[in-house]
Amino acid sequence: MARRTKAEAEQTREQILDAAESVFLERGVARASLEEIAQAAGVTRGAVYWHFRNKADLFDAMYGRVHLPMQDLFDQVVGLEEGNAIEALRTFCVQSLRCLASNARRQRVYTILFHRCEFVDGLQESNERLIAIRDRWLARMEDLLRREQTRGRLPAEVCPRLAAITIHTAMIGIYFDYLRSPHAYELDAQAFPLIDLVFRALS
Amino acid sequence: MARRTKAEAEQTREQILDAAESVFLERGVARASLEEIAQAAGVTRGAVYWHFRNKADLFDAMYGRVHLPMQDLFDQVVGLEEGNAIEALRTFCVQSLRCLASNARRQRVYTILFHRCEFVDGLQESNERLIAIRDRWLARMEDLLRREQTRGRLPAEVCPRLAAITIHTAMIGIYFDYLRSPHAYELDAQAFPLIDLVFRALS
DNA sequence: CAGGATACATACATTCGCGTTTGTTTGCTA
DNA sequence: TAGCAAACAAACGCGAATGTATGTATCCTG
Repeated sequence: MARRTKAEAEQTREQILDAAESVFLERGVARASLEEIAQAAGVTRGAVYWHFRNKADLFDAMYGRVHLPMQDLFDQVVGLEEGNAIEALRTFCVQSLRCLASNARRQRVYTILFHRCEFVDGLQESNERLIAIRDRWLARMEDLLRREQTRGRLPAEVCPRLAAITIHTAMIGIYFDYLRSPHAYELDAQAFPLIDLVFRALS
Repeated sequence: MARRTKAEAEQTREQILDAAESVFLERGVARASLEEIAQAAGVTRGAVYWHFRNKADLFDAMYGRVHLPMQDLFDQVVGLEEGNAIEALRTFCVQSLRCLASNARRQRVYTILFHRCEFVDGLQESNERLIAIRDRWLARMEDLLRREQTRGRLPAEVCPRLAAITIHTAMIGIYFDYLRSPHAYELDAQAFPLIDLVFRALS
């Protein structure tokens, strides 16, 4: 059995990505073998190497499946001109946490990113891409905050760049801590009060 | 050459730990081989297996070298009764970041903890210990904040537990983000304004 | 000062995983 | 409706890492 139709091939590709998520999660990226992933997907390593060059390529594709939509949403929120942008940013942060709490795939993928992978050797480039994304986030948030400051929506004594770093690191910290022990949180309920407390610093 | 004196043996143990730090840092814990570590320490794997049961045991010893002193300091700061405890906590946070910025060993070890290890299989127990430490931190900080709230040093509308989580995750986030790209920070200089901004939420 | 225990070095066996190559079937296209 | 190429499966060869077992020289204690 080989040479499936294009649609079937795309389906096995998705199956492999699903399997990679689950195997990376329980075994860690480094200790996960492509053989395990193939078995979990119901195929052989041949199929994996057909769809992906190696483990790093598979990793990138897996993380891209959830990160690209999120980044689009962020760009959309930050880009809008009218209205209270800080409020929009705050809402985005709350929604981001709520989405994390309710979306199992996002939980798995970000748990892998924060707690199940070592960014060395093969994943070095992935890491540099993540850093580049972070820099764009920071720059856009800083612009937003500086703009709002001129409109009197951010206290004059607050440095826009430091505020952007604070919000960014606060989100990172919550993601990290929540994904390390999700049972310690009720994130869906605590998302709003948590972000509310963080944003108290900006008022 | 074998059977060194007790002091010499202790010295090779430290050499192995130093080597583990450096190899874990550049290769990641999972991909680091005990052979590499042994070579970096100028010994053979025999010496490593003599002093440590396996890689996980070595990892625990390495991380204990820097984490235990820090935990003592935290207990000391939180334990004191007289004076403004919130101010003491804020100072502790600033000092913690400054220490991270200036102490190369702390940088290496925490970079490994945050970005170079996967907490699965052998390191599962280490992870559970880290979670237990986190829970103690949180509980003690919550007690401190609740106590200070009765003294009017924390606004009544701020939930002590949420405030504790916020401070904790803020510190985690800064550690994480700084250690991912230290060149993007000037942490020694920014430590105070960063923490100052975070604590604005509590005033 | 003799003997066991210490502090390693060396050697061995085994397992695992990766990348590549080759084989095979079948969808697709000209 | 040939025939090429897609979509895998199966097999190969290789290195690398682990845990253990054994060897050995020296410290240290009674």
